[in-house]
Amino acid sequence: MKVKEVAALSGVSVRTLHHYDELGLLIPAKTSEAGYRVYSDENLAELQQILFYRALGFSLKQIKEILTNPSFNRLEALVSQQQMLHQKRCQLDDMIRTIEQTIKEGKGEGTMTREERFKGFDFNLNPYEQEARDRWGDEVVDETSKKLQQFGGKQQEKMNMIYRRLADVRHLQPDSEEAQKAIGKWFQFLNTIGTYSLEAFAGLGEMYVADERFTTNIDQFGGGLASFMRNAMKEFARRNN
Amino acid sequence: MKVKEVAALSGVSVRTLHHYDELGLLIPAKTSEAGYRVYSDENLAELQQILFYRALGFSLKQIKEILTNPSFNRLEALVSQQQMLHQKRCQLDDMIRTIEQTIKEGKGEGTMTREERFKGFDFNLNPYEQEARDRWGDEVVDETSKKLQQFGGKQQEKMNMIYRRLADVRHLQPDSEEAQKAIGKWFQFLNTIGTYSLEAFAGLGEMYVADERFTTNIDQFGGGLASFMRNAMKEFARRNN
DNA sequence: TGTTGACTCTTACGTTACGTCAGCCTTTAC
DNA sequence: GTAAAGGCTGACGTAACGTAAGAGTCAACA
Repeated sequence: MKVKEVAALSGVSVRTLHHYDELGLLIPAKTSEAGYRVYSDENLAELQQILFYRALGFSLKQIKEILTNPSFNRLEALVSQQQMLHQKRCQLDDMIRTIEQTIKEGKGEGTMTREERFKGFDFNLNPYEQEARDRWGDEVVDETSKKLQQFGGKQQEKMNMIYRRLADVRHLQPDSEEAQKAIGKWFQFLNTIGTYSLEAFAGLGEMYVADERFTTNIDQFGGGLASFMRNAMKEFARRNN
Repeated sequence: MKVKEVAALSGVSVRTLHHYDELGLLIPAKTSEAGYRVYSDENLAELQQILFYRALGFSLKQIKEILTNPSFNRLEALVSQQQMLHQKRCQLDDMIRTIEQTIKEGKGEGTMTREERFKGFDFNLNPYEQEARDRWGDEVVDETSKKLQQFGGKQQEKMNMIYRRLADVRHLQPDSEEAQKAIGKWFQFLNTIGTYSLEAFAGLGEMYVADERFTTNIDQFGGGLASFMRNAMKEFARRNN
């Protein structure tokens, strides 16, 4: 199969296939005398995988790592892929609902308050209300939201400061004194706006790397921060238990 | 307020504020003697708006039009954006089913055909789809709603039975005999309450995923059913044409 | 009053995932 | 044999910023 055929079958452009070849992400099984790319059936399966992860928002670089990793288990991957798809779907549903709300309110021209407008979208104020709700119950989250709203900008600034400090030390070992001190501030901060057990704290850390939204949001302060925080939070929970 | 402060408050980076200034998307109310950007409270409100639309997936160019052009129809933009999101969700549903199928078939990777592999991954909008939506959308919806309201409990029950049967087979390929037989019943049923051309039938299928009222209603019988029906109806129309 | 450190500015190149020509070579069909 | 269709390699364009570099500004502290 040559480029055009693969393109038509998979729905991607010929340019995209060229691109993936350049990146070494999908190298055609053969090359004809004239230099034409010739794809095999196995290539097609690879492409399918690539498109899976692409649709989930992974970068091509990440996809390459995932797929070339020898410990990559296909069946296992499929199951986790499905979970991720469901998450994505929930996100989309949120967005759709918010637009619907906006359209409804839009007839009344700006009757939405600032908080309402950002419900489900402000990843900084209380980014993951829904997840938190699932994990720790409505009471805790409501408390948290309330308190965050009460203090507003000041809390936000404080939060950002802590993030920045963490970003500064993110290249140290997560169990170093420096790192543990910084992550301790985070624990303290969270407990000023709600009550977090060490267990919940560690669980939250897991989410920082499990949920793409957490990761990207946190990593804004520095690449790899989310992952670092997860490790540091786990260690913090272990130590202080 | 200067850049840093606004950045901390809103959660965006300083560079982003610079960028928005360059684009003319968010121009600070004042500029100090030294050339510092000074943002007003109103600027903050604007920024909120910008971030809101950004979170909905609009491009900065679109956002600028929406916010600066008073004659621009926001409602229209929101609706079309919502349709886009619905389509995305529909694709996700397809992918979820494809994965389910793949997992079920276990190691039997070879049992999937080439076309099956890529079901749900077609990111190219079929121009015919849009045409169908435009041509049949409103008309079909209005007609259907009217007639659905007219008939009573017995037909309602019959309808539900068909839905349940469809839900049972929704994990099969939409072009399988089983699925086509079930969707055929649906076509028959619809024609007991009105006259539907194959074209209108396919158009109605599009509405199942484009209009959330349809989607949520149908999906009550099983997640992803609306999306499945859309595909099956499309295939049915193709076959019997 | 000088100096330091935190902030700010502009300029400009880097990044991601391709789109879109341009110029030229192969293959296929009539 | 010739033209259409398809393929190849550059190479520049794009969106939405990230990331320095080099330099000016502001507030506070000595």
